[in-house]
Amino acid sequence: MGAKQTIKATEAELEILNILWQQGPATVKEVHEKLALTKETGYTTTLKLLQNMLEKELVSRDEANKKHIYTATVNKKQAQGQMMQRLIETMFNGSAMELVAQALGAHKPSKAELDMIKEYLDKKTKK
Amino acid sequence: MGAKQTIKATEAELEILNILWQQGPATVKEVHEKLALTKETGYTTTLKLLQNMLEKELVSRDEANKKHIYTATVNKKQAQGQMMQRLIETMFNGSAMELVAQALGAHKPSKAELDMIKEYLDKKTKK
DNA sequence: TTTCAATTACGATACTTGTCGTACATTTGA
DNA sequence: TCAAATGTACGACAAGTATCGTAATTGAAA
Repeated sequence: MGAKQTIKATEAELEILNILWQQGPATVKEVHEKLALTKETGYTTTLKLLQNMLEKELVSRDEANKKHIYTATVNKKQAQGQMMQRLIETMFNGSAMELVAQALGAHKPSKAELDMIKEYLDKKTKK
Repeated sequence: MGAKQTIKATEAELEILNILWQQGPATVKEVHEKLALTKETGYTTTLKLLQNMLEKELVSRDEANKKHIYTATVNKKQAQGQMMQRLIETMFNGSAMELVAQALGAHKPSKAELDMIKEYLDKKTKK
């Protein structure tokens, strides 16, 4: 799988990818309806966006039927990883530590959440 | 101070902000030189970028002298916080935990780094 | 088969970004 | 004083994005 390419999606495209990641393969109509829940946008706009994304190979589509079915070609984990990496590099001097501190500060995590993170780290460091 | 606005900087603008955050107030020339270390770009491009950023109020400038001096108006911590928040919301289902896990996974932090994080969390949870 | 509703295709437009070339202004040192 | 040198201002342009109107297509109902 040609998974090595750099994922570069715009904000709008990311919204669509999230929908596809969540729902799995979907028609334009389905994507549009989901999108319309949080955003005012026209049907053809969504369609065009999807077509653009096809062009960029962010999605693939099955044209067997009249209703084309779109599928995300990029993997969510992979996309998350790249966004993290980019963010760490450009905003946190390349230090995951700085990012984590900021993440916790910005997000005001619950004690439970903090404990989970600690536990996670324990496992990680012991190994 | 009108710090409540949403910071929305492009990639190139972020690079410049980082320079200003690091160096403090600087002239176009200074910014450009720093920028040129990692990126091939013309002087007027940097100038224009800075002017655009002034327009958007991402920076302010002191025009007292011939060499204008630009200063970041947005705070680094605040910008980091917003980017984190946005990322957590759009890509990590609103969970800081998920992001942290991903960050560490993507970044392959050193043991030292992990220890620092743990120490940080210890302090945080005890308080 | 004809018609209609649902879909996709396509083109136009308005914005934003990043890039520069070139003009204009100001300082300065010969 | 006046020509370089050093800056800033400004307009133009190409690329990419988001948006939408309208045309073309097609499957299915009547």
